[in-house]
Amino acid sequence: MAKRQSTSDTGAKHHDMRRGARITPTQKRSRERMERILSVATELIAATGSDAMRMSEVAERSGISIGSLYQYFPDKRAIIAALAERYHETSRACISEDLADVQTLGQFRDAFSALIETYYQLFLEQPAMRDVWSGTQADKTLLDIELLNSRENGDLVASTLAKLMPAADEAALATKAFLVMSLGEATMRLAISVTPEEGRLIVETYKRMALKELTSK
Amino acid sequence: MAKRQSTSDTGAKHHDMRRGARITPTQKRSRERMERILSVATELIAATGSDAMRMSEVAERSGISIGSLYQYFPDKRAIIAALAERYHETSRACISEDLADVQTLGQFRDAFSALIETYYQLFLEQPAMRDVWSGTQADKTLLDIELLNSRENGDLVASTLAKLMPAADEAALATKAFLVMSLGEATMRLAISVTPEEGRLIVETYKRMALKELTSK
DNA sequence: TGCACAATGTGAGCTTATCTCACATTTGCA
DNA sequence: TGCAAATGTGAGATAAGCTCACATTGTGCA
Repeated sequence: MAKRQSTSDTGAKHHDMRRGARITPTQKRSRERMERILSVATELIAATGSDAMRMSEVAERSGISIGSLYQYFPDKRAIIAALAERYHETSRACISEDLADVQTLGQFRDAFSALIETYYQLFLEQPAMRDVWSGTQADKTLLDIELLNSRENGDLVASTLAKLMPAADEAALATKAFLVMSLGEATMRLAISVTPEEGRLIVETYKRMALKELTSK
Repeated sequence: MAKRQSTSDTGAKHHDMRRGARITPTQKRSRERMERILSVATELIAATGSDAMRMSEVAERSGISIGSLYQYFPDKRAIIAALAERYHETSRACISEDLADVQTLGQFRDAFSALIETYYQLFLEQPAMRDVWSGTQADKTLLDIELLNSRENGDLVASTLAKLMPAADEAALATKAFLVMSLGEATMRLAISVTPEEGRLIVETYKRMALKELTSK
């Protein structure tokens, strides 16, 4: 994960080479290969962690050469980043969907609860989420992206709540929601690291705590 | 960080060689060298992250050879682990001290608030804490230690609270405290990653939220 | 003091990972 | 069909963690 740091700052531009020629069938095959790479990477990361994922094994299991792999992703971090991005899109979609039709505070409580539940299931079903995340923690750039994601998630919640609580201070609400959503992720990681029974309790405790804070004053 | 995983499972036994001969002066020098190594490692990790910390540079800056370095620590993870352990001891001491003379719920609130404040200052002053922590996240063993630490911290809080709230369910209290202390660390990491102003707000929000949950029912 | 032996220190070099690049192959189009 | 352009290939360059055979230093005893 550490090698070639000195030269990889120029790597971003290569990333644009990942799509094929301007012709459709090529583009399609290119997309399929990328999917395959990400899917293989997910498997390997889930099995052994992102550190132990070997680029050579990703290439081999994807049925391509190392050289090809590096045309799809400029470096190892880019694969981690792509997976993190994908997980973030999933989580954002969950949040948007669950909050879509909220009209009252009571509905918000139910929606938030459902949202956390969905998220918890997602973590339980996709153990790689945790390992991808831990892969992002060692890298300043990826860390910033994670931070931005939490902020986006917080904003979704805050903007929904702002309509329901016109009297509330919007800035304070934004901070609250940012913190609550950040801690939501931390809670999920904690919950899947302990026994299912304790995990359940932790998630319930978090829900209560978060809702109390979000809907107070 | 990833290399030699296949052979490093036998590394633990070497760790016992870190103390010098059975003679005092030798032991002392050995201890001093170890301190120097950890101090140098802290510097390097604070500057560039644990991934970018090079064992060769740790050795060089500590004024010893690579071979010697590997007699004090069996592998790179062991240095991270030692630093993590040290930070944990510090945090546990803070918690114990601040909770020592608590007799009423009101005092608990003040003590908890002070404790979080101390902890926040610690994070602000020691940026390496964050990077050491991120270094632990990629390794299952170190992760388990982190989990245990949070549990210990939670137990300290829970046992203090149990005396003040005899009616409370102790098991539920333990879970609450475990979660709250885990999220406390997550909050600190978040707080030091944003502007000081927002960090301040986040810490205050966390304190309110945590106290509300801990002292409820 | 001088000697045997244990403890500790050393760094060249082994292993294995990421990533590159010169070349081969395939594809898209006239 | 032929020829660019795009894509694929894998041997090898580079570099990091770690080892091990040997050198140096320190300790206890005659």
